[in-house]
Amino acid sequence: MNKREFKDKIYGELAKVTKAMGNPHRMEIIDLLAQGPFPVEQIANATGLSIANTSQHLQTLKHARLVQITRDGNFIRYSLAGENVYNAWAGLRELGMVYNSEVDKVVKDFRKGFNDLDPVNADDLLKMIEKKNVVILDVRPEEEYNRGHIHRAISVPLEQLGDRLKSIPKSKTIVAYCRGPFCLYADEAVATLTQKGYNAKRMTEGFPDWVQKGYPVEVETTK
Amino acid sequence: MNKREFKDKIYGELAKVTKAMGNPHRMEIIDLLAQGPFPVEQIANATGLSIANTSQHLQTLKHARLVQITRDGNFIRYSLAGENVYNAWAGLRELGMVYNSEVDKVVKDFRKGFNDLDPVNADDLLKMIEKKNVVILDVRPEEEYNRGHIHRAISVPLEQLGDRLKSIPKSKTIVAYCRGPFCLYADEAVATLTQKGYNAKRMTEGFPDWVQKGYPVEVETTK
DNA sequence: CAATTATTCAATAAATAAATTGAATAGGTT
DNA sequence: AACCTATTCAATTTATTTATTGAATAATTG
Repeated sequence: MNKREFKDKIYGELAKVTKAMGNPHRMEIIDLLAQGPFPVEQIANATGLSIANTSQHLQTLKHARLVQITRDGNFIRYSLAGENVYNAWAGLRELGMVYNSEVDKVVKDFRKGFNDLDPVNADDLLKMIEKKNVVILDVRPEEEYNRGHIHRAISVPLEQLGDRLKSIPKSKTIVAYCRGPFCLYADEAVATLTQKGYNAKRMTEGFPDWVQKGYPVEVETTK
Repeated sequence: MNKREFKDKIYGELAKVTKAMGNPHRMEIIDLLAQGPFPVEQIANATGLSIANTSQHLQTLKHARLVQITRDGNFIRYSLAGENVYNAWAGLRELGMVYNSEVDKVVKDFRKGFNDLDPVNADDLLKMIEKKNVVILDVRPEEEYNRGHIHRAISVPLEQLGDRLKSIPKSKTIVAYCRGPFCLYADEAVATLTQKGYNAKRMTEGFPDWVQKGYPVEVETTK
C-alpha cells in the first residue's frame, strides 16, 4: 500500500461515517437516540417517516457503526454506539449553528413564537443551582427522565404539566429542559408556565449536553 | 412554520453542512487546510486531484461555509472558516478511529512499515517537555512552521533532515510531529532518524490538535 | 405449531452527487 | 490596453442515494 492508497483508504473510511450522518432524517434520529434506546416504530413516529424508511436509515447508521441494537422481547431497540457518536454530532451541530446563520435565526424566530426569550444555558443553570433559587423541570417523557436526569430536577412530562401546576412554586425561577436545542417540549412548557404567571425559562441545551459537560446528574442504578 | 417544518429545516441545514464534509477528497482538504491557507494548485497537488476537480470541491466547501478565501496577489488562498470546522472534523476523526477498527488497523499497519512503534501522544509530549529531556522536531514545510508551532520545536522540514542531522543531539529523545495523525512526514523522519541511531518517535496527533488542547505554542506575530 | 407482531429485505423509479473536459472569467503584470 | 496566470464555470456521463411499495423473516404468544 503506497501513500496515496493509504490516504484514500483513511479518508474514504472517514467519509463513509460522515455520509452516514449526512442526511436530515438520520441527523434527527441520532439526536433522538441520544436520549437512550428506542424501537423502530417510535423512531418512525417521532420523525414522521414510514416504518420501512426508518428501518433503512437505521440500517445505514448500523453499517456505519453509529448505532447498536439490543433485543428486548418482541422489540429491537436502537441506541447510539457510544459517546463519541454524540460528541461528533454535537460538533456538527455547533458548526451549523455558528457558521450557518439560518439555523440560528430559525431557532430564535421559532422561540419567539413561544414568548420564550432570554433562555439560560447550561453554565447559567449550574450557577443558579449553586444559589438554590431555581426549580428544574425535566419535561421529557418519564421514561427518559428515569434513565437519567439533571441532579434535583423533577419529572413533569409535558402532557402532565397542566395537572401539576399547583406543585410548582411561583416564588422561584423555573427552568425547563428537554432533549436538546431543537426539541420543543421545553418551549411549550415555558409558554404554558409564563401564561400562568410563572417566571419560567428554557435551558438552551438538552440533557445529553449536560452529561457531556460532566455536570451533576442522577442516573438509573439498576440494569 | 409548524413543528415538523421547523425540524425539517434545522436538520436539513445540519445535513447540508455534514454532506459537504462527507466526501473523501473534501475530508482530506479540510485536514490540509487546518495547517493554514493554501492556493488551489497546492491543494490539488497534495490530494492528487485535477485543478478543476479541486476547485469544484472547494466551491462545495465554500457554499457550506466551511472554508473562506483570501486574495493574495494572483492567488486565492483557501482556509478553514473557523475553529469550529476543525473541532467538528476532529470529532468525526475520533469517531472513525474508535468505532471503525479498520481505520485504526490501517494506520498502525502502515506505521509498522516505518518501524515507527511506540509513538507518543500529545499528553506524553507535554510531560516530556516539563522534564526537558526531549528535542521536538517540526517536520512540516517551513511555511507551516512559521505560521505557528509547538513551543520550543525546531523546524526541520523533511527534505532537509538528511543535511541537518549533525545539529540534532543523539543524547536526547527526539519527537517529530507534523500535520496530523494521517500525515506521514513524521513517520518518514522517524524512520530516517532511527536508522541513523537516534531514539526517535512520532507524536500521534498533529499541530492543530496541540492547538485545540490549548498546549503551549509560538505563533506568527506579524500580520 | 399456527398466528401475531415487529422489523428487514428487494426492486424500482426519481433525485442528487462526482469526475472529466474544455471554455470562460477576472485579477495582476508588462 | 493586451497579455498572463490562477481559478471557476458549464456540460456531459457515470455513480450513488433516496423514497416507496410489497413481500419476507424472525422472535413471541396463544
